[in-house]
Amino acid sequence: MAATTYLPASSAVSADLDVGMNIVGGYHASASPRSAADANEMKYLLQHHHHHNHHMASSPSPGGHAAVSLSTANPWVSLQPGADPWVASMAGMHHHHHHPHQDVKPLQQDMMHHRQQQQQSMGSPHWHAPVSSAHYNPAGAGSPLQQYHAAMNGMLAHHQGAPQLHHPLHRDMQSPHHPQHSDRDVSGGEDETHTSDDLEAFAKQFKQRRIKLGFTQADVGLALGTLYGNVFSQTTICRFEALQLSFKNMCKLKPLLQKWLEEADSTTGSPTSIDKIAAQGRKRKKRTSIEVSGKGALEQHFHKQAKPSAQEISSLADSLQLEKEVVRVWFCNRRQKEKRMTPPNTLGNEMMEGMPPGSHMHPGYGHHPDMHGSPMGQHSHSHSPPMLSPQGMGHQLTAH
DNA sequence: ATGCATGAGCG
DNA sequence: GCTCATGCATA
Repeated sequence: MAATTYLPASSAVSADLDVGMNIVGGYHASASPRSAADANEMKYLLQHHHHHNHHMASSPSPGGHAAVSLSTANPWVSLQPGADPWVASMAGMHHHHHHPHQDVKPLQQDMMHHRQQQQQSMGSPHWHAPVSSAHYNPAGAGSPLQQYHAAMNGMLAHHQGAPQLHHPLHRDMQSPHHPQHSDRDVSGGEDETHTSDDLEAFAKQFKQRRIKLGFTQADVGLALGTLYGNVFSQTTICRFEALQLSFKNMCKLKPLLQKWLEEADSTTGSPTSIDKIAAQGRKRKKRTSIEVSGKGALEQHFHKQAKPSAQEISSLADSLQLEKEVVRVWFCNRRQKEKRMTPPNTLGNEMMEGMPPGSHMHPGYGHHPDMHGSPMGQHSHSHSPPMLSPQGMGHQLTAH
């Protein structure tokens, strides 16, 4: 049965342990998937004063020596469980009231106010509220950076007010067919006007160097937050490297990652102390595991109707014994995937094995499922994202 | 690495 | 309600 269960935050611990022990192929970052995750907790649970634009000249260092010079007073250590706005929110089930707040930067410390209520279109969710969650640091595995700071966690660089998001996106040319770039090398590309080609190359190099330096995707995500104020999760870094983000999104992230990369490989001395404090306990609806049969049915319907009406969703959900929301979300995610689908598999998508520069192959899926007068919100361009996916990660261990 | 989920912003 | 950016939890 497609069980929609709810998990206590504490169960995450066991999951972590589980994950942190196996997985040996291609991705050695399995030891610290929590670092980023935990760090993110703060955005929901705490707040702190402003600090002027002052960025620590700290840089990550795998085998780094101690050069700790970050603030030691963090408000999080004194945070007590139970003070979670979410918990309070659902315990009392008070009605919400928040004004539409224009905020394009989800992360960072702008959580001066918590407007967390999951009651929007859901009928009546009721995942419980765990109020305790003791995280411990299984240091001794993972990136060198993680080990190093495991013992002295609890220091976060206080940065704030840094205007870090400058992505005007003043170009709408990303035709993979003719990247009319005069002369720019992908290594030192500081230009903000890149093509999918640039992004692809950058992502590739980024990944290689990142690994070479001994950092995990999670490390990078944290470092970005510590250095520039934008915290990202392992997931995002992963998707960036795999070119699984929208063109626009890639463009936005590239500068940050590029800066980190420069810092990271040029500075081999001062470590960036990034670590997290134990999460206080989050309660998110547990990932619903849709069984294969269910997925099959959904896939089938998706091909017939990618955008089913509420009514269709209802009946579909009913026949599959799934919540309506689950089905709705499934379709949303499916559509998103379809859009950025960078051929995850090695299907009949042959790469250019020796293509002369200038030649390009376009995504094998040169079709846009929904291109009917829909309000294409933020897309500057009017066609599918030219994201490619050579994914030739043939230098590291082959993962499953 | 990826599946399901949350939330902002937009009609 | 949808899209889009993003991430927790999980395989």
